[in-house]
Amino acid sequence: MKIASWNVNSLKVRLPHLQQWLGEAAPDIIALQETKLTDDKFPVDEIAAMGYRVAYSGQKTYNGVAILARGELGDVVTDIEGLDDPQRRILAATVGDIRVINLYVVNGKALGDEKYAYKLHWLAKVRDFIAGEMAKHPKLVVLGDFNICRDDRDVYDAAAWGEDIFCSPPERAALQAILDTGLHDSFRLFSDEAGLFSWWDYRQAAFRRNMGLRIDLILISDALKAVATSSIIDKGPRKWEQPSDHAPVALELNL
DNA sequence: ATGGTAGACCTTCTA
Repeated sequence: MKIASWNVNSLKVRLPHLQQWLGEAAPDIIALQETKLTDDKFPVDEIAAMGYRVAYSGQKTYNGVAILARGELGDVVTDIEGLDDPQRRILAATVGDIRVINLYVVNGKALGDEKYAYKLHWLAKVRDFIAGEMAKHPKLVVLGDFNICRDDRDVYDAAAWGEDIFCSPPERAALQAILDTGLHDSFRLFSDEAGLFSWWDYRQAAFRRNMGLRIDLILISDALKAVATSSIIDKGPRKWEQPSDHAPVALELNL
């Protein structure tokens, strides 16, 4: 069983890359972020032709999340208690006995910005939702673009970045509160190395210089940790023509 | 201090 996540930065532009990667990586489940498509424009037929069923929650221009799966998607949730939010950033679905929560966490822009306050409020409400899901589903995976670096190993120049956006103590505390519901950062079960990133800015040749961040995470409950066999970042697609600024991340389970 | 690039929209916003 392979479960993946990828911020595609426009599914319209990146559909060929998604098709390519599905063909070579063959995940059983993949969560997508920043589809940037209204639901009427979602490429359902192209996805079905690849052998996947799909749930999606999109909007015009910004945000948008989707879950593709080999199996049936049940109990789909797009809105959570306490968050009356037109921004399409949350999608939960059940595949077999695995509960999947796909998140496109608010960027936050800068400390002190109103978007930063929205980010922290959003994260608090999402934590409460996850805690409720954890109580119902032993096999829980929470994955997506978190727009937070857990610790300094996840930042290309941590000293220069300091406690700026993505690394501020309140953001890190909010991520820790999500982990404290009973989740594990699957990537760190297999590597404690610094400098392994999932996102590189399009500017300043950042990818070539490995000036990146690890902000795309796959968090798993105890029951899934017990059967996890690998958790990787696939930098391959970031080298392709006209790439997303994010690389896909993938978890393998002995299921 | 600012800009660099990319995507989508409508020439600016978001990342």
